[in-house]
Amino acid sequence: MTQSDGTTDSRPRAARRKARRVKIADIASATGVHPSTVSRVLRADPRGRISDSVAKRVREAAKTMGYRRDVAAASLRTGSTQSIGVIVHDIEDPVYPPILRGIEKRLLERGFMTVVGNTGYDIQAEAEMFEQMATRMVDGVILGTTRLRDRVVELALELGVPLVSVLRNTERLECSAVVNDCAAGMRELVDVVVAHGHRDIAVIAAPQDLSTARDRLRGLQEGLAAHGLDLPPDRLVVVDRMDLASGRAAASALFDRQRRPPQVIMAVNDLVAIGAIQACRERGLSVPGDISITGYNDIPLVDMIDPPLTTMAMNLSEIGRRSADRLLEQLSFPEAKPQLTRVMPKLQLRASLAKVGG
Amino acid sequence: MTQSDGTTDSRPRAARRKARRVKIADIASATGVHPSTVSRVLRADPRGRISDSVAKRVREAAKTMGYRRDVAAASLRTGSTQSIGVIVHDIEDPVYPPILRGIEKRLLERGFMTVVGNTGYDIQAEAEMFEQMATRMVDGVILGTTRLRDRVVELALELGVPLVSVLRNTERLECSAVVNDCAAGMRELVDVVVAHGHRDIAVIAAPQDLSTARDRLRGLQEGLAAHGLDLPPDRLVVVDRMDLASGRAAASALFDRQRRPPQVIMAVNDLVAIGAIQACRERGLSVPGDISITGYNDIPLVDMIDPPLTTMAMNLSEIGRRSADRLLEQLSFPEAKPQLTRVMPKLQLRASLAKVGG
DNA sequence: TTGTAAGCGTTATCAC
DNA sequence: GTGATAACGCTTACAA
Repeated sequence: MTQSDGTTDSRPRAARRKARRVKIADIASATGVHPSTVSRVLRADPRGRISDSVAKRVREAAKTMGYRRDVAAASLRTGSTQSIGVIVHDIEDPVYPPILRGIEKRLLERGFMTVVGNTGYDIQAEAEMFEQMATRMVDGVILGTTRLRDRVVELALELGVPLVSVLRNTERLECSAVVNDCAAGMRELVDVVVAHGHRDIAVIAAPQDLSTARDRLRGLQEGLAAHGLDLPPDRLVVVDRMDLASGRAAASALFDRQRRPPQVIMAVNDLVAIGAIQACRERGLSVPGDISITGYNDIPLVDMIDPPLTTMAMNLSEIGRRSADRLLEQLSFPEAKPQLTRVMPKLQLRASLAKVGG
Repeated sequence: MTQSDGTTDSRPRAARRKARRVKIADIASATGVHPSTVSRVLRADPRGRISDSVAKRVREAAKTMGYRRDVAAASLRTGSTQSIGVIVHDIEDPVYPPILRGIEKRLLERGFMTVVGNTGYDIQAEAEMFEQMATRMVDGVILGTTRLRDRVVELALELGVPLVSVLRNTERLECSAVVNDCAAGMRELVDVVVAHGHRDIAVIAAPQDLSTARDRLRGLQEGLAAHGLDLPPDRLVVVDRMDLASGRAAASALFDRQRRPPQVIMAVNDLVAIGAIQACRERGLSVPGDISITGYNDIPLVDMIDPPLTTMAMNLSEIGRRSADRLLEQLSFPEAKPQLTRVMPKLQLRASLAKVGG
């Protein structure tokens, strides 16, 4: 293909659009030094010491000519893209945005970009997304969809791609993980519930293939045991999805059992708890007059609903930040052992939990 | 640097880690065809017709050998990264996640990845982030931080980087934009408020350098005018930030004026409206008994607060989807004229708006 | 302190 | 229908 300036360019249209970008060679000829010297100046390479005068001349030329490094070319040569991928189930799930923000902020400080991928809860999409990202597109991956046994984690180990799990961890901790301390959080919540005089406690739990769901149920049972209480089978419902509709259905199911309603329903998370509140309304049960409800997460506005929800607040941005730190460490020291980091949640005591007979 | 296999590799550690990845040349030697043929098969290039037998052989080898295209190398050659950037103020702002999801879903269907950047409301960070992304890292940008006069939009035009504005637009529509029809939404909301018998209407507006804020105020005034009403200066407060605290402060300011409270406060968005509800509580005013409140956005859980908030629901995922479509169009037809797409919001009538004297 | 040169892996074009 | 080749822009070991 011959251009108006007589050069040939075999690349497609899209490429030519930006083809007139200034590159290292342009700066080199403008300043009369070799391209390699320009490269050394521009990346502040400590190995090749450069005279101050040349460095200054090159930097000025780069600035006035509007030089921007071509990351594709640099990546091809260095094998690093200076970006990392984050895989989440659904960016609309309110737990993720604060985590992403923590990750992104930290990575940006270190000169990394963040690439986000949604899987839409599609287990197949997770592996595909990971493969996409691992294809020299990112230097490492933070996984927010981790299951107790996880295909993506296996893939990462096979391919040697640095990976950190955030929010959840695998059964055998094949990779580093940064999580909320769900078990401790639930034990604390049980302590508070019991301190409010409740003894007949019902639980809405979630599928046990996620570490969060498992740890919360475990913490709950440990908490109950510590007070000499147990969780009878007819006081436990397991939902498939942790959303409002599931919470409502689960609470309804509890009420349908041949027994009077429990004193309190402890839900696996806030959305499920809110669903349970709705179910109570439908049955003419007052919250917290007739029945108390607790959640987990402290998502936005749960302090504004009626009644304000008692819940555990995870420090999500901190969790995000630390997962980014872990990944950066792993880029520097690929052989380091996997580590589990637990971040403590914080109790938010609100009106949805009342004293018995209060 | 000499490896155990006698080859030399001048690249840094990080690069070597993945160095044993299978590449096109490996498949070529395994199948006994030329690399260019492998490339043609693997990209299903319609120009080079390939015999079925070779195609099949190559595809099988690629699969069993676990070939993954190196996107950095492909990008360098083609000038396209098959990814696009999205710039937002703050991923934690609840308007963005549904938009991002709409964008990401659509782009993934077309084989593009999505790169997200937060600016944290830092106007300088917007330009930096854009430059980062424009550096051959993405094929185009969707801008969610657009001001009526916007530096990033100017930059994109200068550099010839495809760009679409989402949620807001520039004064002179220098680039295509996909927005909510804020003016129409507000006119509809005014109609409903007036139909509920309200005449003394107060407004909490936002700075007029964003098209959303401006269009909402404009629509509001048009709506009032259509009913022969006007907006006296002492019934208007402008907040700096559209958050809860600002809404509370603004409503308090309204109440502090030497006049009895208005019948209704129409807020620029839901968070501001919720802040106004809090301010009413603090003054002992019942919502909606003494005063009605309306919002805009229909963010998650505003139907669960006390009282449930009357608001306009934007179709955010649709807005995201369409902005992605616009950008893809622009990649194909860079010379197309900028277009403005307006998406209609939908009224959510809830208890925070009551009939006068009801 | 700076120049030389050899690629990184892929793909568009041309030749056969 | 397939092979050969050069180039995309940058980086870095080595030579000078």
